[in-house]
Amino acid sequence: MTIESERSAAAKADKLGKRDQTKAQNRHLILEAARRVFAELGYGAATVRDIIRATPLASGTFYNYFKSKEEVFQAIRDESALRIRPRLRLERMHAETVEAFISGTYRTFFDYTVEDEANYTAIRSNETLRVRMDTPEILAGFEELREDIANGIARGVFPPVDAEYLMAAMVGVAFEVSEEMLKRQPPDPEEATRFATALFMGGIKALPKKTNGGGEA
Amino acid sequence: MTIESERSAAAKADKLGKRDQTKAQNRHLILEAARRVFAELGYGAATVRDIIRATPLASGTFYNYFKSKEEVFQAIRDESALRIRPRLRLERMHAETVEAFISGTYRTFFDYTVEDEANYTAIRSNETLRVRMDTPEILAGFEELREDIANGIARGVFPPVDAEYLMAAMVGVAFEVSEEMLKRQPPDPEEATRFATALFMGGIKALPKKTNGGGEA
Amino acid sequence: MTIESERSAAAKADKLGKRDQTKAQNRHLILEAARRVFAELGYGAATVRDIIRATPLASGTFYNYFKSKEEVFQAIRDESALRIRPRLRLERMHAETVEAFISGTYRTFFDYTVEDEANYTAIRSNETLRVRMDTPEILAGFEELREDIANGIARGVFPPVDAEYLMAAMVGVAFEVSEEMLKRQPPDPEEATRFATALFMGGIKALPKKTNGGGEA
Amino acid sequence: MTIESERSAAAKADKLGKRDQTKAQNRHLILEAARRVFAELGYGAATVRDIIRATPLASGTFYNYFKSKEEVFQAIRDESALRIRPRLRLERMHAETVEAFISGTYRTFFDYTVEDEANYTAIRSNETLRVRMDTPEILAGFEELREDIANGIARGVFPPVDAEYLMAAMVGVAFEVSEEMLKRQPPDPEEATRFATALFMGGIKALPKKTNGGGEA
DNA sequence: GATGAATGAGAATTCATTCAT
DNA sequence: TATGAATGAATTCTCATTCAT
Repeated sequence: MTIESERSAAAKADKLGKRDQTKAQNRHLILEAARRVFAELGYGAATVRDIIRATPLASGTFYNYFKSKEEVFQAIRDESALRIRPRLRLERMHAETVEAFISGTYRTFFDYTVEDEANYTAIRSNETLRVRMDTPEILAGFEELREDIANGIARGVFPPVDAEYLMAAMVGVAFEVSEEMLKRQPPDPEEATRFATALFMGGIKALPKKTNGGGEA
Repeated sequence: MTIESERSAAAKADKLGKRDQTKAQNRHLILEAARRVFAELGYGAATVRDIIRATPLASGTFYNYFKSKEEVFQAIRDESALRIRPRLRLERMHAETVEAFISGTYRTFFDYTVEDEANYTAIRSNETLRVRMDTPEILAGFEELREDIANGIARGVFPPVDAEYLMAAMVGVAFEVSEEMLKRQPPDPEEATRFATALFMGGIKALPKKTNGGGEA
Repeated sequence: MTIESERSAAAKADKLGKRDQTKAQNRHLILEAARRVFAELGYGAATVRDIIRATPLASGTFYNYFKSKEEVFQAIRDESALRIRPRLRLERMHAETVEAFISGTYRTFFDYTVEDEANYTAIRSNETLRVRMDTPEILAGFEELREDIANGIARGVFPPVDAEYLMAAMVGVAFEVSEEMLKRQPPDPEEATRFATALFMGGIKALPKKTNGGGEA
Repeated sequence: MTIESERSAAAKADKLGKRDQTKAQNRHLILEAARRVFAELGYGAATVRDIIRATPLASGTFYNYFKSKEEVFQAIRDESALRIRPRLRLERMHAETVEAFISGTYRTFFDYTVEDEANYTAIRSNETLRVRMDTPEILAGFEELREDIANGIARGVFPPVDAEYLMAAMVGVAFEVSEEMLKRQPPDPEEATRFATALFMGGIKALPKKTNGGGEA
């Protein structure tokens, strides 16, 4: 038995061989760094170098884990199913009423932005330019919100409104109101939720109905 | 009078000499190219080189007009904001009812984004990541909306709601719904206006009231 | 008679036609700017652009007067025969004794550096790097000093020492002592002159003599 | 022991692994190239590109070693100053007489500049303009000379002259005479030393004396 | 696998110079 | 003759990626 195969055997003997442990850890390091970098610079402007620099690892190591910036981005997107989005989804899946659906969504979102203020306020006031960048997680979250609304309509919880427009409206309100909320000290997610929920609860009733084929009721 | 002096006289008579004409044209060329490039690659990924390449001009010429990518971007946004802000204000100034205020605002905005689609698509980059950047001009537009709402409240046209949050909500809905609208072919600003107006008309009634000191009525 | 020739005639009629006056003035503007720029950045690092920028003139105008940076440099060199150097030369030409020669040279030089401190202390402490650059005038001045020393030796005012080395030594002392002098507040050119003169008066006597053919006495 | 582990062991045993060797070599290549380029074009006119081109390396490699032209320059000068300063100090420490102090200093300096001609010619650029730049290392060398002179005065070896001015004068003579010396083929450091020593030996005697409070004796 | 130096393509910016006005 | 915008070559520097160790 060669040293090489001995080592392998030893590795396999461990619950999680030291090698695999390091591997998992390095992968994690890179993903975390990428998240920070994307949030700060935006996906387009971020470079692999930036990600590596935000890591204790050497440049070559990056390529043992990912082929490119694009690939890390995908990985974040995939992994992010484990972060804020499930909270939101869970909330909505259990919602029996429209109000629960909406207030649950907003409460979770506003709480999240308060917790995560530093990261979320990805509004780098580059002197005069206010910049907002949507991170991979958030983009994925939008799509899920649309699906959930469509689903709610199908389940009869929601009236048959224009799901895309409603999603867009909810997203827009989420972003802008959360930013406004963060300007108030201390930020009050409950108040913001009350506002957004009331707006939509009142609004949805008034919204033009959409029968499946398209005409309005 | 010699030919020489005739020419000089003629030149002075023109609103714009040939030189100024070329200047204006080149500036325009660059702005147009930048719009296209930002739309295609997204702001972050776009490079000054990309913009120049989308132009018949030489590389150095870019720098006779703008100092950086950021500066072109601001110029694009400001140009756009400068065109729409007066229209929006006018519309709102003449609004006698909440409904006129809201539907006027949205109709004007959605019509404008259809007209000016290139600009509003530019904000949304490649599929992977959305970026929105607000220049001082755009922020000023937000502020105007807030003022107009506050004014409406003072005049008793609007119920006494949270003007900042309402402004934020209207802005968020405007941006997000207009983007959704532009995805539909052909874009239908009337439909979008109906949607947004109904949402707010219904919503505002349900909004928590704000008496001056703060408690809700 | 065309307008063109009329104009020429008019120009000639003036003592110094307006045209020529402007020409002379512009030339002067450029030369002055170049002097400042060379002193600040050094000849090598200076660019034509830098010179133009230090001028109220347009870039194209530069080329009506000079073909290149090199040509301005030559012009400065030529013109600079009119500045500090003649003072030094005059001083030395009239020197009847070695002492008069030396103290006159130093006094004039130290006075000049005090007067012209801002410009002369072309020691831009770029953070850590002390930089000294010799302007065209100064380089020309060195050569004249060497000539004057050689001349003094020929006239028997100076003992037959190594003129190149003596020139070098005088130049080195001039630069370094003047810099030291400027560090003292207030700078005392008289004290510095006393020091340098004493050093050379004592030193020259002790210097190895050089007979014409080369051997030492 | 496998081949792999043998190699590792061997690598660690070496003073310098192959990598460090290449690194040292590349650094050297760049420094040498820079010396040549500065000598040919002068510091101001030289570009980083010029330095890279004078090297077999790729452009990016330069920046692995130095941040800028200035940094290479400092490295060159510091390297040089670092080598000569201890020699000069040693020489002066052992000097029992003024003459030994002065001639030792100059002999050491002139010998060194002949050895290290490349460096000392590098300071003097193209025919048109001279530049001298003193790095902190070089300035430290000046300061050491000042200290040694002050010390000599305290020990009574030197008469009580103005130590700063004397230091400045010695430095100026060293640089200028050494340059003159290098122009002569072959350079004769002995002759240059004889000249400089005689100058100062004669000169110091004649120098104004400085009693502690300031008046001359 | 991890490392980090080398590579050269490419980005941002400046330059000297020309030339229409 | 003065002007100043246009030009594209040249410069500085960064980047993604490779590969010997």
